Amino acid sequence: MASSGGSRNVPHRPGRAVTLQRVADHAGVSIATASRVLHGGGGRAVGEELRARVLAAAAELNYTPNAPAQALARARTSVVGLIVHDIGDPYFAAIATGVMKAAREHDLMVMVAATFRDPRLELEYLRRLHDQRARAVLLCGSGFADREFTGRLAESLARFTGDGGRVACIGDHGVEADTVAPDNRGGAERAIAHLWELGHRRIGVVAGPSELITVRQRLAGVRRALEQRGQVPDADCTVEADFTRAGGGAAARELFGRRPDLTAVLALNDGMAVGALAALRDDLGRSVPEEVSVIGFDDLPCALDVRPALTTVRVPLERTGARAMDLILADVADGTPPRTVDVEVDLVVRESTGPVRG
Amino acid sequence: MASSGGSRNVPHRPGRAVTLQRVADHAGVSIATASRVLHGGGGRAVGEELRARVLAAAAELNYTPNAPAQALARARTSVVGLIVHDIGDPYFAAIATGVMKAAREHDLMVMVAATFRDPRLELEYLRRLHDQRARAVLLCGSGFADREFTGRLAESLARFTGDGGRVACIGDHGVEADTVAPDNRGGAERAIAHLWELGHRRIGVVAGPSELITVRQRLAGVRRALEQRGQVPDADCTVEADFTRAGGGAAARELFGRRPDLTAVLALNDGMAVGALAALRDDLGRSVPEEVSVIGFDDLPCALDVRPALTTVRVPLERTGARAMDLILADVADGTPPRTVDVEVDLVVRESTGPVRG
DNA sequence: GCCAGGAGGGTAAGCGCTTTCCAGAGAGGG
DNA sequence: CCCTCTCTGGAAAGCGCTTACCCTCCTGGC
Repeated sequence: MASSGGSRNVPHRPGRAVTLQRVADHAGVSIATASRVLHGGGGRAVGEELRARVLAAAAELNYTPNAPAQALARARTSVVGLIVHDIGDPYFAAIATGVMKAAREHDLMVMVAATFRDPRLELEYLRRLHDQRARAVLLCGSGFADREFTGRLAESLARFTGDGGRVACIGDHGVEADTVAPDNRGGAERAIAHLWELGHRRIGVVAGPSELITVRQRLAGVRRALEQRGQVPDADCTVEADFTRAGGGAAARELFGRRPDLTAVLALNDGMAVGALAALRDDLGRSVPEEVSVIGFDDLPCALDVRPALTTVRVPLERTGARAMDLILADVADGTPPRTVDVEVDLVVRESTGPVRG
Repeated sequence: MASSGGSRNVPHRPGRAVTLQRVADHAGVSIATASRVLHGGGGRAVGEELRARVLAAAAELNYTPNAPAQALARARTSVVGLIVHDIGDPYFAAIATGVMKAAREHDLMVMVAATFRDPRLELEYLRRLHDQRARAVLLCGSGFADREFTGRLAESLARFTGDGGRVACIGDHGVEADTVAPDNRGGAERAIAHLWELGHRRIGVVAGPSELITVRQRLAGVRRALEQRGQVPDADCTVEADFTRAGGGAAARELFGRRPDLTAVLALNDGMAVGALAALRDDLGRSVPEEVSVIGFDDLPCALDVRPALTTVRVPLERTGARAMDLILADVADGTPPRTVDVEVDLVVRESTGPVRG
């Protein structure tokens, strides 16, 4: 099928590589001229005649520019790094989609690194992205509320920006950098308000690990909403587990073991909500929303398809990713303080919440 | 928070960059020696004394190797490209996860490109990955059954491999290259067999665009299974639509408009199956599995959480991605024919299929 | 005591490209 | 008619690193 020659593992014939030099020779011009026409060199015009010859030569020889060489010469690349916890998680996948669309519009390539929630890996990938001289890196997913880690992160980031790299965070990372931040607190408040209006007073919270800044913020929203309504937060009503479907199931079981009288549960992300839903149905035998209301956070695509369809706080993930790219691309006067873009969230009421039974 | 200096957009102070040369000077050794200790240079030993000095100097100066420069000098990079249709699609996200895990084990970085199902973009990203001198590229997602496109793809691939790049396909791309291929035909056959055993004889198929090779293969499995059972395939019973949730819904409505007597439907991927499920419930008013059985393909995570839980053909996506990386990493004698790794699929019976009503 | 051989270190030639600087040629201006 | 610009093109100096290749010691064997 492969029409042009070459078995599939030719070890790079040295003499044959098509370089700019060869294109220039073929076109009978200097390498400088070839560079200028093929890579829009430094605002310098090239005559029609030569331009055409270079283009023809490049096409004929199938010239492929050597990006690493360009990167070296120009001291800048066209790749941006995206560090996520887990690209298989729909939350990050959605953000990544937004990032990639934006990247495409600006002719950038995206290097994706998945840390699987290991802070050490986060640091390591940041370093490697620095090695690659990525033009920018997007720190995605939640930061960790760990003083030492955050300090080291800040240091690495400073070194990176000191070398000309740009940085943007998606969600608060406890670091001085441009940030696009979904309104986690407000969203949690809205969720609680919704449950409260439905008459719920005994509300449990299925939370992720509290070292995640995102979790802390959402928890803070819960607390504030409850306090505003005159309720003192009860530690019993919150249980932490992995920020995943499995974690949600485990947390829900634990929660109802402690407090069987709960009438509603807020899960701090949709993955956990789905896990809670399954646990409620399969292990706890409570019907949703008749006996227990469940509300999630993020509005992942599957929130629509679980039964009952999940009431949740929508975070416009794809847009969030795109915004982060905007931050990175906008050039900024030296010394400007970090910018913050707030991302509004919305309550989406579906079937998993209902009036308290009574 | 950032302890070391530098506002966040310093435009790269030329004189200050920490290069290997500076490390060497600082350590009082030659640049060659520095290179050898820091980058394991060509099997050459370096004395304890100097080695320690270099290491110390590098640490002290916070040396960051310049990957593009290394790439240029070594004529090889440590990045692999992954071309997918849509990273937001759980199917590709799962494969990507497998790829990233494998990449991590081999210290490779992954550049992800999303084509959003545009063949032209596929070609363009392949070219850009070639520019980047990616060590390898993984072609993921289905190929297109389009002669011209496939020809151009083959050409680009040949050029890439001719330049020393490696290629692996996930799923058949109609191209001579190492491939890891899920057993699409067999999976579809198994799905039909399952429905048949449950007594279904009027089976509809909700298919994706037939220019996708994956779709063709699954369709071929359906046809064969039906023929083996003495049924002549009825064109009315198959409808094509987008390979997505929305497509699944549309196709299901169309299908039951044509043939209200169907007792089962096979959707050619889980996204479509979920859409079909929703359409059946919300628009068509048929209960699953009592009135209609539904079966999907791929076993995406959400198959577990839709109600009724989706019976489906499991494709071990993450493993598939990892296998593809294996292919790329294994070195191969020159001129060996392309290798093919078959990936077994499994039928997972859940709640969305049941005996035909009688 | 001489020489082969190995080990450890340095020198320098690139890798493929960008970009500064210079040269020559026309074009206007005085 | 000379001089200054402006416009195109080329020569060449890097960008930061790797890696032959060379040189110097140091060991040993005979």
